[in-house]
Amino acid sequence: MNLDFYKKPTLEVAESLIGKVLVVKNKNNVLSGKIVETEAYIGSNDKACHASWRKRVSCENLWKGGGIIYVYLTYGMHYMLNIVTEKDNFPSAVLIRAVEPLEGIDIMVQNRHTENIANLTSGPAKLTKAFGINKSFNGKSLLGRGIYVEDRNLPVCKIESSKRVGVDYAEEPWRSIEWRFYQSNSLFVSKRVE
DNA sequence: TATTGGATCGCC
DNA sequence: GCGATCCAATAG
Repeated sequence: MNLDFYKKPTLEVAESLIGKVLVVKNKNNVLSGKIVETEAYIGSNDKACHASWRKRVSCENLWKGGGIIYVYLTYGMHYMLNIVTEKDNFPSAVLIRAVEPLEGIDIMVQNRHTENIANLTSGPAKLTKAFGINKSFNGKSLLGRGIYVEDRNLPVCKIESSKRVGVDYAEEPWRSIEWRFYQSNSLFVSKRVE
């Protein structure tokens, strides 16, 4: 995907990322997966978006404009992968919540310490562990060779939406706004639907 | 310096 | 259902 793709409105990016392929390359391996679940976090008014929290050094990348990665640690042990969107100085991002493994499945099995394929990448923390994504990816460009998204024209049956997961602490309307998108027939969409 | 709150997962 | 586990923003 080129820079224009990421500079678009966040909801548009979140929905059009469904069916695209996330690719991570390191020294010897290529890991890839079809994106089947995303969530949009938009602006400093969105009470679930980190940009609305009091200033934190760790989320400064949200302001740097579309086309880069924002990675953070939550619950003391889980990395979350976000794709920053829109223009510079407008804090917004799309959280990648689930993918379907395509290439490098043997590596993912090692990283996740499980043989259960359906459990490899079916959640935001699971996929970062499977792909080996950690804090060193924070701020990286999606236009380079290490990590990027490409369109392989994979079929997407139907895209559904729902409220976002794990943001019950936020005020209305941010708590229940339907900014989560997922491919309805995918086995890899994380559970916890209403 | 101490407290606390998370965009979760996996095992009980 | 609940414990694991840690960073950094707050309060004191």
